[in-house]
Amino acid sequence: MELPEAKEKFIEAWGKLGSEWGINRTMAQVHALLLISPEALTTEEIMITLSISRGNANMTLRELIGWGLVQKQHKAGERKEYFFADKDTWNIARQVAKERRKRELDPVIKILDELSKVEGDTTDPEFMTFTKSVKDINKLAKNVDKTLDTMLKAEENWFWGSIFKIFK
Amino acid sequence: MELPEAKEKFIEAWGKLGSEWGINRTMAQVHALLLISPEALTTEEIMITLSISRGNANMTLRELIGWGLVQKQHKAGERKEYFFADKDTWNIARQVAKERRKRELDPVIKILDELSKVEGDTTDPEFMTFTKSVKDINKLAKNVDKTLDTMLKAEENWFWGSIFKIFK
DNA sequence: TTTAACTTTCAAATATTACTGAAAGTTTAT
DNA sequence: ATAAACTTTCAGTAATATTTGAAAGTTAAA
Repeated sequence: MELPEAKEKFIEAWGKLGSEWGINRTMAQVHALLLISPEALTTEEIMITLSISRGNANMTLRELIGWGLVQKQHKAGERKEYFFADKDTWNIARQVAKERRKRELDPVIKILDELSKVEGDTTDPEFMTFTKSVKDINKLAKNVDKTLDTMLKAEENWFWGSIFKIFK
Repeated sequence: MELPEAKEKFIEAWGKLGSEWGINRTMAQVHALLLISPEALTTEEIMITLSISRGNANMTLRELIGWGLVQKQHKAGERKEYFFADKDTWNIARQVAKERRKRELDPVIKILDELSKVEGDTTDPEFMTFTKSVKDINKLAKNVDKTLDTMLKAEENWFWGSIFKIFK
């Protein structure tokens, strides 16, 4: 397999993986493209390479910046904005975990906390099954939350720090 | 908040979380409904409670069974099939991790392995950035894969076993 | 073997999500 | 102040994913 074909496959695979995990395909593809680019790219270059519109490229790049996965770069004497991706896989994983925790896990925990408070007839199986499940899931969610929090600060923690060195 | 309202909210929240993570909303909702049901339910009951069609209910239930999250139950002297969900959160998490690894992580690792083999000019920054990124991601993916594998067998392993007791 | 209860299938309809592109907005150089 | 270079917005369009429902298929009792 030659490099150009390999690049395409990589972008495609990353896009597919993203879409299976609730990240919009194009966003994942732009990210993939930047991951394998030695130089920062312009909106123009991204548009052309991926055959996407200006609007799409722009929105996607802004979102990637919002996720902390991509940064702008300004070249001296140029008006154009250049974009590049952090290439440290560990940082990428951390960023994604951080954002998704904030956007999705935290709101669910808030609801589960509410639902844990519901009171009812403790002899009613309907009620008992409900509270049991809600409380169990709440507990799991909170443990995941706490663990993520620790992981995200792993560098400061001897225990997780040493576990996650394995991943790097 | 009263129980019926709480149930609705739970089903809604679970459905939303599912869809944010690439699991079809209805599937997550049916799962939620079964999670909070003390008794196994029929297709009919599920259809009515969630206002979904027979076809949808049937497909969704089969998929949930495929994920190992739901099981059929046959009641003596009845033709109807009843469905119930495993309510152990740890099992649920394990099943989901297991399925997604098989369906999504494994195929990506296969592609990354292919792409790691691509050869090229080691003085070409395009090539070098490509292989570096692919190899880094491949390494991370494989570590995640290995860790999941170990986790899924956690019960047999003193180290992870003791870590994951915390989650229960 | 017939029938009725029940389950499964799948083409078409609907709903959801993503994308386009032209126009409006912004910034910087002259 | 003007113009050129560039970025952002968003209404309309397109693509994708999900759902419906009626027909076909299956099973078990009589």
